[in-house]
This record gives sequence, C-alpha cells and structure tokens, in this order.
Amino acid sequence: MPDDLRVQIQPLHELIRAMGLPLISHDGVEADDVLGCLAIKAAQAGFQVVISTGDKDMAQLVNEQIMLENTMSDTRMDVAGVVAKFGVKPEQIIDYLALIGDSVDNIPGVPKVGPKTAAKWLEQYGTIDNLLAHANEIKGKIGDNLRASIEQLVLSRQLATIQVDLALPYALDDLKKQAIDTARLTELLTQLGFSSWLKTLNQQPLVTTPVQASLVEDSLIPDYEAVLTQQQFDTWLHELMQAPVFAFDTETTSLDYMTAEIVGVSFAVTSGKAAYVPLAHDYPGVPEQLNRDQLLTALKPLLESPEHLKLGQNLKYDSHVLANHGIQLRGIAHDTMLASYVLNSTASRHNMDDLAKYYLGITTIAYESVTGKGVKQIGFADVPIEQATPYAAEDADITLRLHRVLQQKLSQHAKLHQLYTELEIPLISVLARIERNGVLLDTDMLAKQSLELSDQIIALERHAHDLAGQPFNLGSPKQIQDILYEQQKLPVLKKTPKGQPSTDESVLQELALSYPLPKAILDYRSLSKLKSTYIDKLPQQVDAKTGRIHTSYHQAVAATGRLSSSDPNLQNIPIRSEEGRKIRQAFIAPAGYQLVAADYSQIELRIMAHLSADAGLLHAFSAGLDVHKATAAEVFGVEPERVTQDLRRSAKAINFGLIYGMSSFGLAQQLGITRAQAQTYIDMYFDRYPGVKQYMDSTRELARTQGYVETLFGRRLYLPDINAKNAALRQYAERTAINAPMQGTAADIIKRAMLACDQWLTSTQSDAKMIMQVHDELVFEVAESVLDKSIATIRELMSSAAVLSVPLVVDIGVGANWEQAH
DNA sequence: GGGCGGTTATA
DNA sequence: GTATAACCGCCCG
Repeated sequence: MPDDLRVQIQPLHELIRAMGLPLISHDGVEADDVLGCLAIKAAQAGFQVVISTGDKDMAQLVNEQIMLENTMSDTRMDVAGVVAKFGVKPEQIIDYLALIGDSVDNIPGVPKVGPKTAAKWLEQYGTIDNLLAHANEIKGKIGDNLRASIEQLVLSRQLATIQVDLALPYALDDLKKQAIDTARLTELLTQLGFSSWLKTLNQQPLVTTPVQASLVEDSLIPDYEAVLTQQQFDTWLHELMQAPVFAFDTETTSLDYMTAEIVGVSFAVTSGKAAYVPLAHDYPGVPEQLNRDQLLTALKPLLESPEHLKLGQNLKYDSHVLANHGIQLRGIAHDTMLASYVLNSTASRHNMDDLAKYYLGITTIAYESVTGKGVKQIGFADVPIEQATPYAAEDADITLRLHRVLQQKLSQHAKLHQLYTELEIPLISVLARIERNGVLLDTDMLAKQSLELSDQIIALERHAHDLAGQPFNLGSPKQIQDILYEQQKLPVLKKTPKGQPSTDESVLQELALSYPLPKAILDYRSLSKLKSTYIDKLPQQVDAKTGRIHTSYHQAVAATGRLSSSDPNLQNIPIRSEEGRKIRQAFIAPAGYQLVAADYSQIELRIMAHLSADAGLLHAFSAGLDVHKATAAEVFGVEPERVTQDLRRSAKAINFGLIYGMSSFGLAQQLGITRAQAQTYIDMYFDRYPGVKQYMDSTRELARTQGYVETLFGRRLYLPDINAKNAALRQYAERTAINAPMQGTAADIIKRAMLACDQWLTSTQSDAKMIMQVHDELVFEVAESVLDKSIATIRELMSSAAVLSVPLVVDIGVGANWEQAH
C-alpha cells in the first residue's frame, strides 16, 4: 500500500463510525468475501440487498434479491443489467472472469480471450466445463490457447469465485445503521476540510423518523398507476375536474425549457395515490401509449382554466414545457419550491428530494437512479415505463404531501403567507413570460468584437511572455504566482484563503504602479474574461427557433429575495469598462422597436432612509438632492457647492459601505486610507445621521433576539450565526442583518413592479414586452408607435410599486440597443 | 467528468 | 463590508 494511501485509512474509519455506519474489519479473509457472505445471508433472511461497489467480480452475486449499485453513475444493476453489460448471466460471471483473466486480481485467463470471446463461448456452451468438453471444436490459435489453459482454468475459477460460506461472527442486527455522532462528525469534517458535507450535516431533517435501516421495508405502500388506456385516463380526468386542487408534474426530454418536449405527465389528488401518463417513451419493446397530441388536447381546457387550481414543484418549468405544446398553464395556486423558499430562504436547496427528506422524512427516488448520470445518462423517453412510473408518480404524490405540510407552516405566518400568495406565486407566470420573450442579440457585432479581441489578447500574451522572459499560461494563477513571486521576487501584498500569494485584481493594481508585468496580466485577464464569458459564449446561446437569448430566472436561490439569472446570466453583462460596454451594444431591439431601460435611482439608500426615518436622509431625498454630494457635505463639513469629485467619491463609498454593514477596515481598504481615518468618517456620518445609527443598532439587536431580520414586506431572513461564539461568523451574520432588509426590500419592490407591469402589458395587449430584470432595472422592448405612452406608464407603475416616506425615482433611457438605453 | 480554488462580471 | 453566476486551471479517480 502506498504511504499516502495508508494514512487515509484511519481517518476514513473514524468518519464511517461517526456517520453511524457499522464498520466491519476482519483479518485473514478477502473483503469481497465478507461482502458476499453478508449479502447472501441477508437475502436468505428475505431482505432486498444493494451492494455498493464498482467491482465487476461482484456481478456473480446478483439475483432477484441482490443488486449492484454503481456510485459513479448512480445506477443499479439487476440480473437483466448484468446480462446487458457482460453478455452473460450472473451465474456465468465466474467462468467469464476465469476466461478473460484479471491482471489486478492476478487471474491468468486464456491468452487472446477478451470479453467478446468469453461471452460468445459461454452463450454457446453455458459453462467452462461444457466448453472444455467441446474444446476441440474451437479452431485456430485461440483454440490452442484454450486447450493449453485447461489446468490453469481450474485455478482461475477459484480465484474469481467469491467465498460466500465463511463463518463470520456477525448477525444481521450488527449491520443496522446507528445514530449519527453529530459532534464528532462535525469535528472530523471540519478538520478534514469537507465543507460541502458540513453544510449537508447542518441541514438535519425536520421530521425525525426512526432510522430506517435500508433493510426494513416501508410500511406505506403507495398506489402508483401507469395510465395506458383511454378508460384509465377518463377516470383520472374526471377526478381532476372535480378536485379543488391537484398536483401536477411533467417529464420531459430536456432541462432546456425552450426545447423540452413532454415525455409524460403525472397527477395526484389524494396522498399516496398518483398516476403517470407516459406519452412519448421510446425504446425497443415499448408498450402502446396514449397519443400525446390527443391527450394534451383533452387536458388543455383543464390546464388552461384559471378556476381549476394546480400545485407543483417549480411550476415555471412545467409552464414552459406546456407552452412548447401550445398550452398556457393557468390556475397556478401553489408551488412547493416557493413555499419552502418563503419559509426559509437560507436553506441551500429547495429541490423536491431535499424537501421530502426535510419535511416528510421520506427518501424519494432520485432522477439519476432511473436515468443514470454523466456520459451514460439516458433521456427520460428511454426509461422503461415500469421504472418511470414509480418515479414520476411519486413526484406528483410527494409534491402534494409537501404542499400540505408547507401550507400548514405558512398559515402560521400571515405576512409570509401573503408574500407567497400575492407576490411569489403570481410572479411565476410573469417570469415565464419574460424568459420566453427573450432578448435579440446582434451576433455579427459580437463576431467582429471577438476577432478584434483575439488580436489584442495575443499581443498582450506575447508582451507578458517577453516581460517574464519565458512563456507561461496567463490563465493559470498558479503559474502567475510562480513568475511574480518566485522568479521576479515581487512583494507579496495579500494571500489567498489557502495561504498562497494572491494575484487578484487589487494586488496586481498595486504592483502595476511599480512593475510592468502585473499591468499586462490585468489587461489580459479583463479582455479574456469578456471574450470567453460574453462575446464568444452569448452567440452560442441564441435559441435556434426564436433567434433570441432566453435566460433562466431563479426565484428560490438568493437568500435576500432577489432573483438570480443563469444560462446565460443576464444580470452581470459588463457596463463599467469601455470594452465591456460595447457588449451591451449587441443587445438590440428589432426593427420598429426600441429598448427601454428603467432603473430605480438609489433604491437601497432610499429604503435605508425610509426604514431608519433619519431626518437628514429623508430631507436629502425629498428635496431631490444628489445624495452622495449631500453626504459629502455633511461628513466632510463643507458647503455642498464646495464638494469636489474626490469628496463625492468618498461619500459614495461610505453610503455603499453602510448598505453592506461595513467596518472601518473595509472602508479603509476601499478608499485607500488608514483605518483610523475611516473610523473618523464613520463616526462623523453617524453624528450627522443619528437616525441611521439608531436603525443599525436596533436591527442588530432585533436580529440577536429573534434570530431573523425582515424586509418591509415581511420577508424573513434567518441568521443562525448571529449569536455565534466565533467572532468572524457572528460579524458576518451582523453584516447580513444590516444588508438583507435593504437588499430584500428592493427585491420585493421590483417584484411588485414586475407584477404591475405584466398586468398592464397583458391586459392592454400593448405592443411591448418585458424582457429583462437586473435587480434594480427592468428592460422592455417597445414598439416605436407606443413608445411615449409606454415610458410614462412604466415610470408610473415602477414609482408606485411601494409607498415609502421618500419618492421612488425611476430613471428611464431609450435606444436601439441596451448601451444606448443607459 | 466532477469538484474545488482563484478570479472577475454585475447590482 | 452585501448578493449572485461563470470561466479556467488543476487535481483526482
């Protein structure tokens, strides 16, 4: 055993014990044999057994009760799976292995015989014994090899055979899972740096069911039905039409909402009972399914009816999928993902599997366990209906059960319930429309920019190599580190969290004042970022059918209540640098239309004014002053007209710092001043704006006593670390406590504005569309004929989305492209 | 291919 | 000092 492997064994054993998993260590026998013995013993006692291993030898143990689980692909192999993979039955695996040999296990095998030949022989002759009885029928060199190996094959078979009859001193009870030793496990995971597992560990289920040894069968047997006949479907449709609300889910061909097609749909009306209607499964021997188009036509009135209420998990996706088949989903009453998010936005994930575990204590069938994952993953249409049905029907059933639990919890918090019903639920359809609308992209312009940037990047690369005196990969921080700090001996100004000398932007900027190479690296980094992330990537993400870019907005990701955007992220399109801004020129309006960009001016500071009710701040906004200038005048004690650009810049940093819950340290870094100086600025600020000081103190206090903070509309953000002993954790929670009400209230307000704008657009059928949201900005594509009227309406709707004690000012720009509209 | 670290784009 | 998403390099199995 290599030394670096040897040292891992003991920590691994400790981890396993702390996890409550029984650990068996038995000298003098093969681990495979121990596994085999226990598996057989459990199977004989009537259990279903799953052996988790990548070892193909174990395939010889597979039978009706024993399966192999491959944790790399999250798939399980049964008898049919063994035949599919090896071409022989489980009971032939020993002979199969003996024939092909295995260098790792020192099984010699027959020369020139590989998997194909072995499977072919065994199919024909059944066993090695019978094969040898007919050995003279095998022609050629390979036949000679076989006949020469007769004696060796006896040994090979012994070596390949897993001993299942060892006398082991273990009872099945010894295999039961024990309780997790949370304290010990936390200690080990921290010490070993398993940060992701630490997070998982902290998300203990709300419902603590007695530990289910996977050996014990579940008592509740759900009634899941595959709907294959018209009669079955009619019965279900009738029930759905009568139901006050039903759970609904789709299975599709793709995760890409614009191209996904329906493979099947599932429904549930009562707990424990659900139907899966397969519609487009496609594999050899697939049974006859109901016709997809006809069935969807039959379902259309129900799905489009606002009176028939639906609930689901992430219904925005199902809404898109149905739209791909010409159905406009209406009557969205509940979404378990959003209920979970509103109840606790700091939970890291709101997917159904985790929710089921947390709220119901149920382990659901994982998607990957029916489709596999990675390269081996198959589409849902390729999944046999017998396997698809329990998975898909369970989705609808569990969603329904989750819904009941979540509603019960939401009903205990009037404000959260209102936020959920009146804001998040109606927003689903609005976001779906924005996503579907998409944005038009000038790909020719980006192609030109790409060529120009390529030249510049190559030149910068050459320049940097010259300065370094050797070629190196400018994209590798590790190599840059070596060049700057090892070879050129530049001073180390900052270290990464891992203790390596940092090469990030702030460091290179500082170094660039005295040395040439850091500047070249900075320029290279900024240009290659623009090229790879935006200029080259965006054109590839244009939808083939619509010719537009369709982002995904995530409604249950950001803890503060903000949306996030991905694939592509349209909320971080460059604007600050000259070259970056050019990318915005490629976001265009079609002929006859203009882009209208409307953003809230200083919304978070205005919210701070409102929440703190500070007289000075309220006055600044009510009088329509330049707030940074006003702050500068107050803090630096000069007349407003004497405020220089430099003073204004400092005041702006202070204002932003306040929103982020700053410390003097952070402000000092931002402004390049000493900590003492920064502290005097902050002291002066709080002296001039005492209401703000008071608000910050009381917010921190409130967070400490109740464990969460709220936005103006009652959205909650929990702060479990607010009373932590660890100062870093506690201070971080304090900064979040300060920031979340402001960032979150801004998010609530723009969501309200989005509902209002959508209401206006859909009710008037105006020739205008909402196409993007960037936290404090909404972008519209508006027909020139209705431009002026639309601008006025947008301004009115956004300004009145909330009533604060200061005006909500909206700045609006218009242009043929997004850059011009700013 | 997956996970993670380092870095950088936005509000 | 807040909140995100995504890229590349590197390491691992």
